[in-house]
Amino acid sequence: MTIIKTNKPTESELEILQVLWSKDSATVRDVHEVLSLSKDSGYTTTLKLMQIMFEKKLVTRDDSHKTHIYRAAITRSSTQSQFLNKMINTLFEGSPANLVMQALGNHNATSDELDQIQQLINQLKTNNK
Amino acid sequence: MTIIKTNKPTESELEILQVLWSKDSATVRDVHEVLSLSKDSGYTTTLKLMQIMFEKKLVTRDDSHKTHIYRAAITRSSTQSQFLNKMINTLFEGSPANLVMQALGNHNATSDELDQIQQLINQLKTNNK
DNA sequence: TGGCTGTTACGAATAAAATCGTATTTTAGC
DNA sequence: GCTAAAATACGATTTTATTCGTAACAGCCA
Repeated sequence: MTIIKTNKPTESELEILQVLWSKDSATVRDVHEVLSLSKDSGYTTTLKLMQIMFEKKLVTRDDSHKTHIYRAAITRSSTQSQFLNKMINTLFEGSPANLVMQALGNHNATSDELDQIQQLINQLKTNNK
Repeated sequence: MTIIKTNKPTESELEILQVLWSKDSATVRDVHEVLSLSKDSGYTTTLKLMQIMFEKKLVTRDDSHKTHIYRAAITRSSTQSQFLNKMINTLFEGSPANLVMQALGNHNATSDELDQIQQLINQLKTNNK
């Protein structure tokens, strides 16, 4: 049996992943430019983080050109799952339903979104039967 | 306008808060005993953390007795909100509905729970109108 | 009283994450 | 080939979180 070490991304690493997910692929400068809008750390900081992420295999890179091109190596959805799980356990007594209800109650979703969710629930219910 | 500095609890602080929420009030030893079941750090570590949390006003304490009695100073539900918000922004493109759907899709809720959620949705829909 | 037990206080060590400064490398343009 | 511009590499520092060792204190009771 192989042990899968799921490197949970740190806070800053998540910020970088977000950019990568939204752009599919990007250079360090691309990423840094986006991050600059909301925080003020230097270019080499972003670079260093992305190098670390490469070592951790959170991203891949194409270094056949002068300027390396990065891509996320983990999917948004698997990362979402990973964090949701963690959160459900540490904050919602292990109950996904608790989390859903709190999320629905506190943040206003549009009618359309509610419809969508309702549809999903119906689907899940039929599958359960 | 007053600036409210919402001290976001750290990972270890969350673990302690969980115990406090479940017991209403507890001594350091109480908390430590519970934590020992799942991790192996020393008593003084738990003590120190709880002292720091007291300074940060994450907990209150009654020190009129020799042994101090601690209580959570923030509610479970406000903490849940705080973390949900953060997560929705950093991982779900700002869409609570995205989070809900991912949570429902990946973790199996019971039929009863689904019913409950559905009820909540209906309620929200009526309120929206 | 004096000593044992269980507690808090608190500084310091360690670990983990984020930041930066500086050296080196690459390559396009002259 | 040389140089300037822009990139990477990487060690060192800073910051934040976690952990622990040791001192000091309070209360009990023989």
